[in-house]
Amino acid sequence: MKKIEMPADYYAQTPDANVRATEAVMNTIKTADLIFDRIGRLLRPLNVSAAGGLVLGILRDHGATSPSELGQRLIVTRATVTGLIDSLERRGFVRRSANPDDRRSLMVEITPDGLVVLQKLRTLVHRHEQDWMRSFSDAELRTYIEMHHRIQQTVTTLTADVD
Amino acid sequence: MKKIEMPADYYAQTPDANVRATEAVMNTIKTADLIFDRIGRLLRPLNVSAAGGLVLGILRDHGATSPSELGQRLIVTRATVTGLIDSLERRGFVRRSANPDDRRSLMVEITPDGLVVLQKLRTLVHRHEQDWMRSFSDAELRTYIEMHHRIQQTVTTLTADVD
DNA sequence: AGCCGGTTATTAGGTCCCTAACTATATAGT
DNA sequence: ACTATATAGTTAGGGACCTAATAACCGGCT
Repeated sequence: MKKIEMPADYYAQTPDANVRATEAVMNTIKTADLIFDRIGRLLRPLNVSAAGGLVLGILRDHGATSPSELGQRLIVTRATVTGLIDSLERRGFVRRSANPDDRRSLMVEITPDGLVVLQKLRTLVHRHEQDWMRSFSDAELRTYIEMHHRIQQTVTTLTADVD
Repeated sequence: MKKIEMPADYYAQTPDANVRATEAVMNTIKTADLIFDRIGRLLRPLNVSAAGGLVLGILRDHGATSPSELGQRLIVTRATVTGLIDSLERRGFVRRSANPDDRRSLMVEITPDGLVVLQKLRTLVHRHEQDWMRSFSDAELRTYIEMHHRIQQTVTTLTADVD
């Protein structure tokens, strides 16, 4: 694995950079990329995308949900949710139905087929997650997770306006 | 980069999961996604995508580079690199030229216009990186970076076959 | 009752990324 | 030298994501 490194003259070009902050950010993105890629490969045989799997999980864990709420939970736009639901509905994993209380809105439900695929998907992914993190002690995992919470908190607080 | 969020009761029906490994993985992706989104917003006024900015950075720091090598550094396929280079070339930020040693291969170079935009881009992004990581001490940053190196190492070793 | 700002879902058009298949070139084995 | 295999880049087609615009609907205010 090629680690991300700063070139020797980095400071010359960007004297205001904090090299370690930059490396932290770059490595976060690189690690996430790597893992996301592996999850995608695991899920392809199940005929479901990573995003689709998350939708199924939300529907199973929280029951019928509107596209708007799905968007908020996934942190994607409603337009993206429309596409995801289209795709899952085509495969028969979810179902749209009207919301009698608000005619602008829909409710999306998971189907029996969706439940089957979700169960397979979670079993598969969880097994690999444990492998990927196996060099971490439980205490390190806790620290690592807490650090991410701290970054997420900082980033969202700093840019509360854009959300 | 896709958008992912961890539902609060994700494990309600998957008791076999190692909750902490799962949370570590999901939070890595969520943090990266959050940061990637913010970088994208910063860069839009400069008429460059986040991926395009990474390409420009590699070209400046390592000199002329083949599309294949760019793909390895960015962890994307050669086909994706073709599209990125097309897009950057249209804007005049990079240039393709032949490789005399291997006629299958190309070299991609950054142009003076590309250097200008890269300079602006890095100044902008580095300022924000420091803000995003400001709750971390220098020692914590070092730990955080080392942890990412360890995960990258584990994941690539476990799946050396797929690369 | 009627208007109007806010919300719901969708569509259109664009970017980034993927896989699979293709062409051209390089290299290794016989 | 010849053939088989591998590699470089591109193309074609598809998925997930975005923004902006649209149509339908909700609720509050006059």
